[in-house]
Amino acid sequence: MQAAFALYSERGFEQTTVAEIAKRAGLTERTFFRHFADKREVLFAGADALRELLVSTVMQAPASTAPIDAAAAGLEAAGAAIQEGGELPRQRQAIIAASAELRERELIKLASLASALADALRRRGVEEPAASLTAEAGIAVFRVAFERWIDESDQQDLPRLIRQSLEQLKAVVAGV
Amino acid sequence: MQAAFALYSERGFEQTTVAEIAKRAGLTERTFFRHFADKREVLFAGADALRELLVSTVMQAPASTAPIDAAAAGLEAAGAAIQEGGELPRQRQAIIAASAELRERELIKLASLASALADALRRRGVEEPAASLTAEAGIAVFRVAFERWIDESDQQDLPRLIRQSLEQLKAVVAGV
DNA sequence: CGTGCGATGTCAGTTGCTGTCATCAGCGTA
DNA sequence: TACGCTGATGACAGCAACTGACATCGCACG
Repeated sequence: MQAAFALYSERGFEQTTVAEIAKRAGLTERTFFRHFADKREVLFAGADALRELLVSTVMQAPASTAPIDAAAAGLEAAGAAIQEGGELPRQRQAIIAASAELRERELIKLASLASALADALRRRGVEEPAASLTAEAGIAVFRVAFERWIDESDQQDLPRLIRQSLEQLKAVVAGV
Repeated sequence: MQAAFALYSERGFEQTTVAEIAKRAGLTERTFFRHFADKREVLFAGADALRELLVSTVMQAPASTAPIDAAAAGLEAAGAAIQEGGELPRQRQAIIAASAELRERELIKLASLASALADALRRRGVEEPAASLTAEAGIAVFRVAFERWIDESDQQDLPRLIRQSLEQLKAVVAGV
């Protein structure tokens, strides 16, 4: 992982071969593919943990909490966790932004997050299509907030940006 | 395109090689790659036209129309166009649903649609982050509606499903 | 001191994709 | 009619991502 991150940063994702990563890590190419399904997956190793955090936070919200607010609570928890990573998430995002292939992979990870979120909401008793719509809207909020967080030079608080984005979504959807 | 559709349907996307497609079409593999950037792109050839329709419909909405309703108008137009395709969109979607690689590609096409939509809204004078949020929410509505349209055995009207999904999003975001 | 077992190395092979050069058909022009 | 241009295609070599199969090795456990 360290070797891959370093090389992707130095010369870009498409320009680095798996052979180079393996060599830098002192391993074989074959061994790389035993740990990561493909060349991109290295950058998304922590995605599962994030999804579990999201889901468990949603499930722990009081039963009286509205679906959209339960979703928001989960997303804020995920945002807080990301923020713990220091400069690494920003470096990671810079690598991803530079490659169309990696952006594709990121989108499917976000979609998987959305479906896990919809699932959690359904287990809270939310019906379809409300569960899916809430989940998709939640991920949209997260995405916009995250992008702002990345772009902000001043170190804004990510959970706070998520809350702000949700408020703006409420206004915008209401037809303002 | 016809050869690719047929083979993807018959034996699945991953199981068909470009050489087979080329042979079926009476062409060379090299020629295939001159027309399509990669093996997946065959299935997304019409995406540009759809985006143009979306954007132009959004831009043509009266200036007094709220951003979310302008977006909805564009999405309904796109939905109507898709519906014109008869059984082809359903066949296409069956192929895509069966392959993780293709789902990735579909997501990035939807993301590109979202960014084009946000762009159109900004040109209508909508500020950030409202434009991005409206666009993302609009695409979420579209996605949920489209999925329902695919699943429905009774031939539901896609633009109508989009309108319904938007109404449900409004309710859900308001905290119901 | 064996004996499994999980992680790694080795090697050969397939497939997606690209660069390069040759060929060929149509089409306008001297 | 002959010439030259252009755009589409074929032919071929090559790289890199991945995969399957088998061998090896270190290490815990009995």
